[in-house]
Amino acid sequence: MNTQDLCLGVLHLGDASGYEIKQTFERALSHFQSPSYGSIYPALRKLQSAGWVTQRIEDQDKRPAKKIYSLTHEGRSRFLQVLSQTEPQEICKSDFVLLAFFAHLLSTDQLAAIVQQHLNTIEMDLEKLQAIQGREDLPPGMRFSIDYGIEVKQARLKFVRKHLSRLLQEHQHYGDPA
Amino acid sequence: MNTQDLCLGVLHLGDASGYEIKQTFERALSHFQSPSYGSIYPALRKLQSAGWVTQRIEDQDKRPAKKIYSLTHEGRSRFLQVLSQTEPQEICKSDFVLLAFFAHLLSTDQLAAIVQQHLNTIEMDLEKLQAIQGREDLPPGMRFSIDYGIEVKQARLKFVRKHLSRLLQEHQHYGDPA
DNA sequence: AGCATCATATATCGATCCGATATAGCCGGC
DNA sequence: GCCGGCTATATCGGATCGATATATGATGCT
Repeated sequence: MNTQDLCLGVLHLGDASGYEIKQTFERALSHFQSPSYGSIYPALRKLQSAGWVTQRIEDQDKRPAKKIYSLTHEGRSRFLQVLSQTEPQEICKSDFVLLAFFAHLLSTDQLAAIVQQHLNTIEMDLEKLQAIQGREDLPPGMRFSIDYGIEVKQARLKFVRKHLSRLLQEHQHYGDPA
Repeated sequence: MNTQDLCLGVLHLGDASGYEIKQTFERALSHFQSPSYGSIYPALRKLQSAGWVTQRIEDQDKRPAKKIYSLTHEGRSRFLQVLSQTEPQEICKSDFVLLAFFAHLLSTDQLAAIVQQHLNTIEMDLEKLQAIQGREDLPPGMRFSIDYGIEVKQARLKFVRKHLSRLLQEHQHYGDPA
């Protein structure tokens, strides 16, 4: 799904500024979607000229003014329509797996450092997800999507931890990097 | 990692044409990287003008001629250098999780169809990975990267299957879509 | 006190990448 | 006999990322 429609989705949860939309992605949705400012701000402008959102400006004390966007009726039905036509596709880009794939070109120390860094990253992501897992009032689908993210990340952790020592051992004996 | 350097990586495994590079990604590496022709062909041209690859043309009977690329010494060391500076980052974009997140806006039938389609997709990806898992002669890192992909996909399958009926049940009782 | 860094909030811009499209001949199936 | 799929090239528009810019306040470190 493109950034425009993703923004419609977040606005479906409540009015928000571009900055707050980004925050929502970072905090709760980053394990499956995370568009940048460079696509969010132009998207909001296009949504406005398409009539799917309206803008109001909210001045703040000692802060830059917010431009808060709200869904229109058309925007709401547009999102429902897009959602019902969206295919459940998943795309992963992992430089970690890439590094593992070419590990024979690295030293064992480098490989060990990479794996360790990866473990740390997953652990941090996991904590972020577990922090929002506690909420009681979520629809079953939202709960499922968070639990899904946690489960998959835990599977990664478990697999890496289980095979780490064997990987490093075999790597050492396979031959030093050219 | 960008497409240029990814191509260097594949060429590190052996000479190949642009088409064959794409095939390699589709067959063995699609679970973590899968650049398109639209970035591969321009990348190969840039690699050539940078002196990191050389091109030779191989005519074929009743087929378009191949442009086969080979790594130069500079290309080889360039890849080693890039590899040792690459961070083990992972980025996922999942429209499946997105659909789950907004499932309260869909009917239970729609949700059931989406989950089923997702299961089918994972099963097919899994078969593709398991087909190359059998090879005996792979370096430990390559084996690890394939096993990692399989394990994570199996974790997805397991989780979805386990929670499917409960999700649909709760979804039904949560309220019909607006 | 002074300085750096982070958070809030906007926005743009170049580089990159995807997805669709075009071309073209062969092969296999219905 | 034709339609779709495979081999093989390539381009182009649009979408997206990542870095950068601007401005101010709060926080924290030395």
